[in-house]
Amino acid sequence: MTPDGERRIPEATVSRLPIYYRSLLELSDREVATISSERLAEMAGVNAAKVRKDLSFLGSYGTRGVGYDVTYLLHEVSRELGLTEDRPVAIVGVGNLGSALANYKGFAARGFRIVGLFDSDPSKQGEMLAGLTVRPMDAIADVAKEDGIAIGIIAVPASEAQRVADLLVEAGVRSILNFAPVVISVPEGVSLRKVDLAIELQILSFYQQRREAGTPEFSSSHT
Amino acid sequence: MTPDGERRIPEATVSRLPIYYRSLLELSDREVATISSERLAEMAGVNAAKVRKDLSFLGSYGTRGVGYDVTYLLHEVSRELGLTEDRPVAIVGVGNLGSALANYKGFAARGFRIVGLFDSDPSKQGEMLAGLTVRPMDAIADVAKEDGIAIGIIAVPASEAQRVADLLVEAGVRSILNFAPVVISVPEGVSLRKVDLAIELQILSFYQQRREAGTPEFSSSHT
DNA sequence: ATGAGCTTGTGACTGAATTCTCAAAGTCAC
DNA sequence: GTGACTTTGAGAATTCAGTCACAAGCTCAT
Repeated sequence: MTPDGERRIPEATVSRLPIYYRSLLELSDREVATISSERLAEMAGVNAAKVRKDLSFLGSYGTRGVGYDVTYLLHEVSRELGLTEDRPVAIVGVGNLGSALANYKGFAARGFRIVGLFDSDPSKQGEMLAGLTVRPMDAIADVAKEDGIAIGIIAVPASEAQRVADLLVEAGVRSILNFAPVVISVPEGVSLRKVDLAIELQILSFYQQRREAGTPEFSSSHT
Repeated sequence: MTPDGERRIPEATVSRLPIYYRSLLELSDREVATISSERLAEMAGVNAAKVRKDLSFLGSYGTRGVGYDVTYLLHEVSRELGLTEDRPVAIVGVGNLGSALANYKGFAARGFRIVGLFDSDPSKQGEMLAGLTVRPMDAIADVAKEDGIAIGIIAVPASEAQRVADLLVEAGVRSILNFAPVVISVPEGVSLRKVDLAIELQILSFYQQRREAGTPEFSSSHT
C-alpha cells in the first residue's frame, strides 16, 4: 500500500508469482476453496512467510484465521501477471530447440498462442510445424503488424542472436526470451530474459565439484 | 580470504561464473592475452565492479594496471566450475524437449557428454537418438553404475517428474536439472535447478502488462 | 629511478530480499 | 457472547547482493 497508484512489486516476488499461479490452478482444479499460506508454501517449495509477504504486495487478499480464497486469489494473480490478455508469441529459429518449443504443449496450456515461426534457412521456409508455416526472417515485421507479437523467442545460434533481437525490437516486440548462449543487448523499454541450458549444467557442476572437494555442508536447491 | 580452507562463493557469483567462462573462451579463441574487468564486464553484460568482486572470490588472479591473463583466468574459472572433470549427463524423457536436448550441440561443446537417454514409453525404447539408444527407466541405475551419471535432466511431463527425480536420486545422481513444470523435492545433498519455459513467458508478460498499464518507468533486463 | 597513468582488490556503504515475530482479525464450539 | 484456536499482514531484524570509492601495485616513457 504505497502512496502512489501502482504498487511496486519486487523482482524476486514477480519471479515467484508464476509458481503460485501454477499451484493455485492445481488447487482450483481440485476444487479446493481456501488455502493457507502454509500449504501454498509447501506446494510452491518456499516458506510460508515468503508467500504471505509476496501476496501482500498484490494487496490484502487473505482472511485471517481462514486463508486465501483460491478462486479469488487465482484471478488476482492472473490479472497481475497479465494473463487475462492475449499474448501472441513468435519463435525465431526452428532448429532442434525451436521446433521443440513450437510443439511444446505447455505454452498453449498457459494461454500463450504461437502466431509465427521464422527461420533464415530457405530449406526450412514453407515447412509446416505445429500448424504454422515457417516463414523467412523479413516476415517478422508483417506478422508483428497483423497479429501483434507480444513476446519473441530467440532460438537461433549465438552468432545470429543479436541480429534477430534487433529485428524483433524493430518490429515493435518489447519482450524477448533468449535461448542463444550469448549476451545480447536491447534498448531501454524492452524486457529481456534468457535461458541458457549449458549454464545451468555448469552451475550444477560447480556445486557437485564443491561436494566432491570434501566440503561437507553443501546441499540442495540452488534456484 | 576467509580463515577456513575453502572460500565461500556467493550464489549470485556462482551463477555468473559460467558467463565469464563463455566470454573468456571467446577471448581465448581470439587469442587476446589479457582483459580488463571493464571489457570483460561489457562482454558479460554486467558492470566492472561486479566482475572484480566476483573474480576476487576465486582469488587474486589479476594484475593491477594490466588486467587478467585470459588463459590463466580461464583455467581457474574452469577448475572452479568443475569443468576439468568429466560430467556424464543423462536425459530422462525423449519427447519434444528431451530429443531437442539430446541433439543440442551446446552440451557437447561445453564438455557435457550425454551417456544415457531414457523413456517410459515402450514405443520409444530402442529408438536411436543422437547416437544413443533410448532405454527404459529401470536402466537408469545400470547406466549410473557403469558410466556414473553426474547430472540428470528431467524432461518428462509434470505428473512423472517427482517419480523420475526419486529414481535418479536412488541411482546416486546428486545433480538434477528439471524441465517439468512442477515443484519437485530432493533430499539434502542433492542439487536441484529448474528451467520452466512457461514461467519465463509469464514473467515477461508481467512487465509488459506493467508497461501497458501506463507505468512509464519500467524497462529492460529482468534476469 | 621517478612520475604519470592504468587497473585491481577490497572495505565501506547502500539497497534488496528473507526471515522472525506478534498484534490484529477472523472462525468455531459451547 | 466468550474463549480457544487459526492465520494473515506487516514492522523489525537479519542476511545477502550490488555499488562506490580509493589505496595499492603494476607498466612504461623519459
